[in-house]
Amino acid sequence: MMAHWLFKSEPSTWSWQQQKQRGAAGEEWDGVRNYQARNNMRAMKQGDRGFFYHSQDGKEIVGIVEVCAEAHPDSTTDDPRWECVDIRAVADMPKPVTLEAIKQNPKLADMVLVNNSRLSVQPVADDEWAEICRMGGLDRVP
DNA sequence: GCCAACGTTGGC
DNA sequence: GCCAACGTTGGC
Repeated sequence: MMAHWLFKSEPSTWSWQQQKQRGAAGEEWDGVRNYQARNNMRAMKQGDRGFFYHSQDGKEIVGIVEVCAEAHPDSTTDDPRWECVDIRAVADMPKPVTLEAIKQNPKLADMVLVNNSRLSVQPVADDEWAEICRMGGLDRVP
C-alpha cells in the first residue's frame, strides 16, 4: 500500500521552482532536525507520493513529488541521527490548494497540517490525499 | 513583528 | 525522570 506524505518548505529557502529544476534526479530532503519528521522519512518507500507545500510565503500546496531514494544519511551533517530521503517533482497542482481552503474543508479537519503546523514532514491520509487532489484540479488521483 | 505551540536541553 | 528555560517554526 502506497503511503502519502507532505513536505513543507519555505520558498525562500527551497522552492517548488527549484525542485522542478532538479528534474528526475531529484533532491535530497536534507536539513531536517526533528525526530518525528525523520521517522516519517524513514517510513517512506520508493515511489511514495507527497505534496509539496510552501510555508510562510504562499501557504499552499503547489505540487506533487515522488520519493526517489529511501532514507539515507543526511549529507549536510556528520551526526548519524539525521537521515533523509530524496524526492523528485512529478506534477504541478493545476490550482494550488491554500491552507485557508484546507482549513475551511470539514473533510480535512484532522490533517496534520492543520493540527500540528510545525511538523515539516508529515503523513497524509488516503482520503485527505484524494480530497486535496480534487480541490487542486487534478482529474485523476496520482 | 508578534506570539502560540512545540521540541530540545540541561540542571537537579 | 522531571521540569524550567530556551530556541525555532510558522500562521497571523
